[in-house]
Amino acid sequence: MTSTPLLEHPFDAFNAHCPSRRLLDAIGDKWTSLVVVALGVHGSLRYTELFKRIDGVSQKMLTQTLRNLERDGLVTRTVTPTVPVGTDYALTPLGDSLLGLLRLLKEWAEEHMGEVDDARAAHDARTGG
Amino acid sequence: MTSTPLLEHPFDAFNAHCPSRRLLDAIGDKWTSLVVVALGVHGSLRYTELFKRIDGVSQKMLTQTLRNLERDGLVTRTVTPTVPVGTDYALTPLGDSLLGLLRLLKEWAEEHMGEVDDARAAHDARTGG
DNA sequence: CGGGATCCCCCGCGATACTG
DNA sequence: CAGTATCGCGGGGGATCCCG
Repeated sequence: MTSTPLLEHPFDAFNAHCPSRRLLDAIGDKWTSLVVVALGVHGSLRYTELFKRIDGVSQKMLTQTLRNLERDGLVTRTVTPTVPVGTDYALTPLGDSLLGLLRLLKEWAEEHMGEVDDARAAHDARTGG
Repeated sequence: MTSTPLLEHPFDAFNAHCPSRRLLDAIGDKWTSLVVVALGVHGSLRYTELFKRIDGVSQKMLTQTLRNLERDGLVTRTVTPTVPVGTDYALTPLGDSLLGLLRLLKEWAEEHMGEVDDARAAHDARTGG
């Protein structure tokens, strides 16, 4: 009772075996952020629409990413039993709570790309030249 | 001039060949966020200190992560030529501009771990049981 | 259309040993 | 102390085929 503040949650991603480490990994996954941001922009998307928008993803990885997101409660999967089948994906409130962060992350990467390129050029000039 | 807003930067991570895609990948890297957040918390850290704080990382991956961050201009590497050698790592202003986001991401993972666990349990009960 | 199943290759990554 | 070099494997992930 000497040093346990009540408001502190018990998770710490610095600890290898903390579940939040796995969650952090999942978020950082190559395709996760793009899928979430895409769904955030368009509200709800068909499988094929996602596939077209996220350039370079394979069907396997898109499906796998969506399954993980669904399992973690970040996206919903709604199947419309028409012929042929239609499937819509959308963010849950939980997924929506993450959207802002991932969108900022994507925007940060795009905004600071120039500075990073400069740093790389300077570093490569120092090292390789 | 019909559809080229001046304020829009030319990068788009949805495009597979856009450099910002690679940057986004780098940020999402398994160890990057933890390294940046650790440096943000402590200001400046020795290699060994980082190694101890980031549980589960191997020497190889820590070094590799630090080299990439240095190359991208996000961290500085300062060698003190004592015997034995001492090396300090710290965030650059650019790295510092990313720190807030990554810290929020880590905190999001820790705060919402419970909800994600619930979603997983519910999903697994539906699927597996 | 929206996937699941399978095959297979590549390389990310850990473990270990060595160096300035 | 702060790395580099090398080896070896496990699985991530693409390609392909098939199915409801």
